[in-house]
Amino acid sequence: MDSRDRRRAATLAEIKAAARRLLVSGGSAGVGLRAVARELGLTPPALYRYFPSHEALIGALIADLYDELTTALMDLQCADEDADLGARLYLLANGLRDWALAHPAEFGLLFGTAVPEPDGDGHEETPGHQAAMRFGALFKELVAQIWHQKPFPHPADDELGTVLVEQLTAESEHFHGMPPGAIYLSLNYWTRLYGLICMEVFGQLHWVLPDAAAYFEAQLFEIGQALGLDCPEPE
Amino acid sequence: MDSRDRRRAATLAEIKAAARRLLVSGGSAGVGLRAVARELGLTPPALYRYFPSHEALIGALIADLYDELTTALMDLQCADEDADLGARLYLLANGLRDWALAHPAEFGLLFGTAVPEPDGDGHEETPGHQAAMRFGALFKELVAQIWHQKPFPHPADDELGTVLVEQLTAESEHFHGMPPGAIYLSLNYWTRLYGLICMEVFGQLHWVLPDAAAYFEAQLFEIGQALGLDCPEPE
DNA sequence: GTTAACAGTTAACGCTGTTCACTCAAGCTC
DNA sequence: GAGCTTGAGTGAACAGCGTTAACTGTTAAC
Repeated sequence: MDSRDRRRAATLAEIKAAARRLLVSGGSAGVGLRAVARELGLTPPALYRYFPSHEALIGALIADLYDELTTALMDLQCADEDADLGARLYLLANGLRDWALAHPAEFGLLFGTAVPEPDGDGHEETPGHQAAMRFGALFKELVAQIWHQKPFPHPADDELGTVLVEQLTAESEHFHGMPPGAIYLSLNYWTRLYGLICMEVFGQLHWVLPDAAAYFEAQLFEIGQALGLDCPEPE
Repeated sequence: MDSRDRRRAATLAEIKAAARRLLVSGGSAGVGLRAVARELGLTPPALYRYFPSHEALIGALIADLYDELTTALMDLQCADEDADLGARLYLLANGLRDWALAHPAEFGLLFGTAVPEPDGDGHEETPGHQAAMRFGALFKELVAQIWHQKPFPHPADDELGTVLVEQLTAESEHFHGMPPGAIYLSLNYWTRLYGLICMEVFGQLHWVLPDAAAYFEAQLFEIGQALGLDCPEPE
């Protein structure tokens, strides 16, 4: 009952490796159930011993990719153990962009398609969703650390409007008790970073900026300032 | 040769209407060639009299949707003929968000998928691409008008770095001769607006903000300020 | 009135995800 | 060790997909 399980785990890893290979070479459309089976010299129905459907296979691949990205970013920001928190956020943001540019197909699979609405009742608890949460926590944790080490100036409640303050306050526990204005700036950081990288990777930017590296750098400086950080000046 | 052409144009419109219907009801995956044919009571090969491939049909649908969005936004900002330019930009931004939220499937088809790289030599001249250009021109024109009416303070060249200034200057003609710093702020406006709407529509935001309307309003105020506008204060 | 062009159909090909019935080898129990 | 069970893998099949080829009517033009 042991060597049996090991063999199963091995082929399961092989399946996901083949799927990954097909994703890189042919985009998300290229990773079909039959194509994966062909890659392994198996017949298509054999894969149903490991995944209940094609969608489940893709879901497992997504979860794996999220985890890979998360650990890659953790390694990156923990490499300079004595780096200050601002530098770590800078590493995180740049690391995310580098990963996205180096693995556009994988990034597209993770962030390019629409996330299904949270079905209200039972929290959509797919492995991919959980992995995405772990990924998102990276940023929340780091921003909260930055805040608690040196609180940055943030908009007052009456500048944000009562509705927004109420919504942000509801998220306060997820941000380690930060005030609404500080959560607003953190959300701003994430929103702009995410938007920038998506636009660059998905090519929505290179009809005006063929190489968006300098623009990204300038924007990173700008959004870091809002969090009280002085990131490296652009060139 | 006249009633013939009219009949052809009519069925062509019917095809695109059916495709649109399927897009709304079943997402971009639902608008298949056979499904469109079924919707019209035709056999699948009949559609090849009107489009050389399924991809071409989707392309035509995309172009139509771009044009619909463009004219809708033009109508919106021209309804108040005497509104000042800042208010028109505000209408444009809010109109885009409203359209995206009201037509998520259409928005996903237009902006959700990756844009193919510009192939360098011959400018990718699909109808969809041209329509996207007309859409993008809406913003460029309006921002340029705002700039020429009342130039807003913008970062100096040495604040942006030589590389970025060079790239922005190359785009100067498309922005009616605006200086690099002003183009930078315009790009910033578009980038943030686009990122915000994409995140909201694609559900990447509603795990932290179930209703992003207030956040959007606050951000719109912020990015408008950078262009020297005083948009309506949040609530 | 003949001819040519065109809309549309039927049949088929190769592809996809998926299911069912089956085989064969490995592991456990008596 | 014999018998049984479990599970990995196969082959055949189904429905649906985009696409092509050959064919049938209808309709406009000379």
